[in-house]
Amino acid sequence: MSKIEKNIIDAIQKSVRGVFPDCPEEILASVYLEIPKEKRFGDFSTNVAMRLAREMKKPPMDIAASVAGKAKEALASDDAVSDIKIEKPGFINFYLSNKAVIEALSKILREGSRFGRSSLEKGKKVQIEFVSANPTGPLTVAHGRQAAVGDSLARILEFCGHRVTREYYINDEGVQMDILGRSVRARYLEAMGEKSEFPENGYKGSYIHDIAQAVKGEAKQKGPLTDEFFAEYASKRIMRMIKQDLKDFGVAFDVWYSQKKLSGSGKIKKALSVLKAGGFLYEKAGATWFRSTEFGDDKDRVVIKKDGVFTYLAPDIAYHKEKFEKGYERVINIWGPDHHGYVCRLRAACQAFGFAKDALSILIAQLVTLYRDKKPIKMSTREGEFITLRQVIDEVGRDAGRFFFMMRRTDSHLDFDLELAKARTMDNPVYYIQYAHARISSIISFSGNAAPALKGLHVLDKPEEVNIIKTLMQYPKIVQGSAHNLEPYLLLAYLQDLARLFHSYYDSYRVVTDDSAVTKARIALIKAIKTVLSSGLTLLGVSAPEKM
RNA sequence: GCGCCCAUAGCUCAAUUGGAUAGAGUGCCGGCCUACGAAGCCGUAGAUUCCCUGUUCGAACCAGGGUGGGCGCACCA
Repeated sequence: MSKIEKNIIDAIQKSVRGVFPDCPEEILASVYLEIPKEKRFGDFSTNVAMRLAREMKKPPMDIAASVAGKAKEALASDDAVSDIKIEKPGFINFYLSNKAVIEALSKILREGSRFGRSSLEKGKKVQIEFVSANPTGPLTVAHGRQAAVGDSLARILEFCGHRVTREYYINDEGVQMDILGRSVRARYLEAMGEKSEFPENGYKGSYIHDIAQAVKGEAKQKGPLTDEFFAEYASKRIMRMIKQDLKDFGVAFDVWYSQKKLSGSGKIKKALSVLKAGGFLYEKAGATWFRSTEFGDDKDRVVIKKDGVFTYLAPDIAYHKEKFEKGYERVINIWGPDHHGYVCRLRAACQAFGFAKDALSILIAQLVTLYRDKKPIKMSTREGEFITLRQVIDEVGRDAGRFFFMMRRTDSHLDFDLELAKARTMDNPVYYIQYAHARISSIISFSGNAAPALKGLHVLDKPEEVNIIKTLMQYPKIVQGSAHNLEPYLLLAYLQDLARLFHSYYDSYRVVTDDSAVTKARIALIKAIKTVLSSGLTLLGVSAPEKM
């Protein structure tokens, strides 16, 4: 919250207390400002009057009038606020003075790329786990979306002053690894001209052939060619490929966590024994169950099967217990839609351990449907028919790829039009924003790299100019909102708006003019726009080019 | 059958989490390059917010009931 907003809220609270000494504390404490959709309603608005109406048994407009009157007195000495008005149902609207706007612009210019960053004092230790694809095949577009969202959220949270660890959980043991080993072995035998039977539920993708060929190519094979050997060989090779794909997508992880190591450490048993001690486990029909219904789950869940083997849930319980024990104050998981039903039971486990309920956030990155020629592309992972993240990166590039994956709310379905993403035309929103950035660079160099004015900014008095600066002023709030809601698309939409304002302004006014005072001030203005565009694009992992 | 999610302009989505006249993009139609990048700008048209009922100063948003769609309901991972 900016200093201006703080002063306004203080003034409102003081005024309300002055008019209604017996005003309930909750209403006072929850006073907040919103930014009106329409300019004529001012720059900040409060709805206290309406909320007080019932409590005080008075018409909202009357309350607004008296509170606004007091607030005017309270803010009389504050030259940031030029006017206070009341409006229809009972809104109290505050108008920023030109002085405040100009000061805000010079602040942005002074802070440069630091503008919008939050103070480090309230930073939390955050872990964000995402992608975590099984090492049984290449990353798909679904993983691409998780990668884009996860990495951008990490960047945004860091920008807001948190200490963020990016983690990838490698599911390198269990049934799917056996199948992987058997699949590769079968392809290998085929390649050697020997008879083989491909497993019924095996991985059918062409990459399995490639791996088999690679084994064949490496003459110096050591050890017996068992399923285990093939599984190990293949998963290592696939992990290398996954890491390369992520790197090319601009995503870097701090921790690669192996489930195999977790299993070997005995932590799973330990975690279960803690649950048992808490009375959350019981035996039934030869299996061990976790009493997840106690925390709102539909039914209890098996953690140890009749045959003594852990279910998938067991290591995950231990894994999450460890996350919190490592001191993370906030744990964020990004999962695919197929894990949707799994959220409840994992939350239950975390609660059973006594971890704070809201410390764990699980985001479901919904399905991505790729479109080509306006038609959806059908995909089947099992049949090995799918478009990989690699193909998307190669086809549309990293910038468009990341951008498109974040265009919608994370938990809503996403249509990804491949042709549009790679189109270098005006309907492509990525280029629209990048173009604004490049265009500004071009103007600045056209001006002979004129130094931006730090004084004399008051000549920026056109409504469009004032509007742009006010939009720039919102940037810190937008980033914080994006972090708070864990939604990169909020930032993305904001950048689109800002780019639109710039393009429109560019068309109506010349930046470089004969009047050097005006030129300098306008250069300052577009430089500030450039700063924010570049900052925002960086948070999204999209480049901000000087030229295109 | 039980549980979760969704329904807003022709299409894809917003709407500051209960706020003011429901907004963008795209598509359609029309206009703007002999001054800073036309990858751009401006304009017209397009909505019973799926349907009832309720809650209150105020509902696209909350509650109840319908209708239509998606997903989950494993001692698989």
